[in-house]
Amino acid sequence: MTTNKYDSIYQELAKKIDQGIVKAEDILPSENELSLQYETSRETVRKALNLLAQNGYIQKIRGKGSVVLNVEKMRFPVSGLVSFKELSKTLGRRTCTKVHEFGLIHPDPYLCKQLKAEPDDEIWRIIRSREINGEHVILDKDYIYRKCVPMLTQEICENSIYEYIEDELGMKIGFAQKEFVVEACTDEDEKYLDRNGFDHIVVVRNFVFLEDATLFQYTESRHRLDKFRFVDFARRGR
Amino acid sequence: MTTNKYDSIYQELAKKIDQGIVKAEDILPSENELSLQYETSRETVRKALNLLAQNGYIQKIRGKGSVVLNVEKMRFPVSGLVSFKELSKTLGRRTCTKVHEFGLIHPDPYLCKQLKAEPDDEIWRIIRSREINGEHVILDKDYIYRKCVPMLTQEICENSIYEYIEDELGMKIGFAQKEFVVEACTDEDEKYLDRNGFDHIVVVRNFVFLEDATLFQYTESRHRLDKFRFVDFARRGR
DNA sequence: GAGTGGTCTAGACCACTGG
DNA sequence: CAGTGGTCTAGACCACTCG
Repeated sequence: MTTNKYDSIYQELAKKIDQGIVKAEDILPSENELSLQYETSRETVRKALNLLAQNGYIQKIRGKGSVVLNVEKMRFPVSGLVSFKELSKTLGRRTCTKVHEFGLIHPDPYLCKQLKAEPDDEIWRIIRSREINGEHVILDKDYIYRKCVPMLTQEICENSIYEYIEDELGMKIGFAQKEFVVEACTDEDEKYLDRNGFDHIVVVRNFVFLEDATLFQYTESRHRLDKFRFVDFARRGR
Repeated sequence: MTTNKYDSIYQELAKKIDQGIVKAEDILPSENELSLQYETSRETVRKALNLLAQNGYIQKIRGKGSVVLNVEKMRFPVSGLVSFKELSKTLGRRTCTKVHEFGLIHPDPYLCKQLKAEPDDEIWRIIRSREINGEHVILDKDYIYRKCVPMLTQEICENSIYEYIEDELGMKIGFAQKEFVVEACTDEDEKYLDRNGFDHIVVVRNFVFLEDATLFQYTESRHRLDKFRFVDFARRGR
């Protein structure tokens, strides 16, 4: 699959846990045993196990072993860098994306600050609403550096921008910083969303960086109160 | 400080970045150089650098080096397993905790489900409100297994339960799972909080596990909409 | 080409849990 | 006590960036 030995071990074990071949409370084979099974060194096995631990699959307990966690909910893939398309797959609901505005702009002062951009930079601006079970409950406002993504079409935006960037352009997302707050609804929310009487909205501000640490996108994702849910898995000192 | 070599290297470098001795965009000494400086192996240095990367201090770029991230905001220590006491330290505002209810109970059906407890288990129940700048804006409802924490006093709850558990009892928190949603205010919110007209509230449900993977606490933290903020730093594939 | 980080190895010693 | 995971070492080869 992948070219990494530790990553393929991780994938394989994760799959076994996902499929219930190994169950919660079970104890994985010891690191020594696994290094024999996979014909690799113990350190390589440990990298795979650490990945499993970081992703909430197991808890390593000294002197005992690696316990599989009972995690139907635990590994809800909403945390971290998940795109709407991946998300809707997990939700398994009828979802649909509508592109309302699409084009190139020069950033206003607010956007200059958010994107650390210059006033004459070219920025893609995309306004989309997300429909879940027939209701428009999420408004996404995306701003992307043109110097990072030279071309973009309305069709790509209707599908998945991330898929295009990662699969087509071969760029790699490095990390992201999200901020969650609740704010009063704006006229824009009013215009594009089914407000359903709510006068506040959950705002997720997302700064996305590439592997070489350049900021390439700022997104404001506005969720209707009753449709917002976020799950986070955290380890001490991660 | 700590007994770990890689952890003390991590602490030292993190401190240098926090204090601005190394600035954003700077490149750290290479892994080979650091292993000479600290008289250790390269793998040990790499563990320290990976910790820095996971915590948003640096981005490692192959062929170039470890770039220090510009992260006044990036490392906002709200993500993950942070207690209110640690939080208020960072916020630097006038904060105060008031204990409204405190005692031992047997769990009702809802709590049995959340804590995976039996009806005759003994559970500590603590209801506290958090005051920030003179307003009660957070309501914390804590439920803790007595079999994990045999003794607890009102004084401890006024200070910090985590501090007591970790420092006094020497127990170690392993991991936690949080869920964020927005719900309608309850009578309890009404009773203990300064609602300020808001009829909805941000609810953070938190399941805390010890190092040996036992669930020992369930907390419901209810934040007034306008005072809620959450920051998350995420890396691809964590 | 020299230097960087990414992967991998085959050892070693330690601290901890269990019977 | 034997077995577990946690730390650490001193090498090796690779893919990548930059001048």
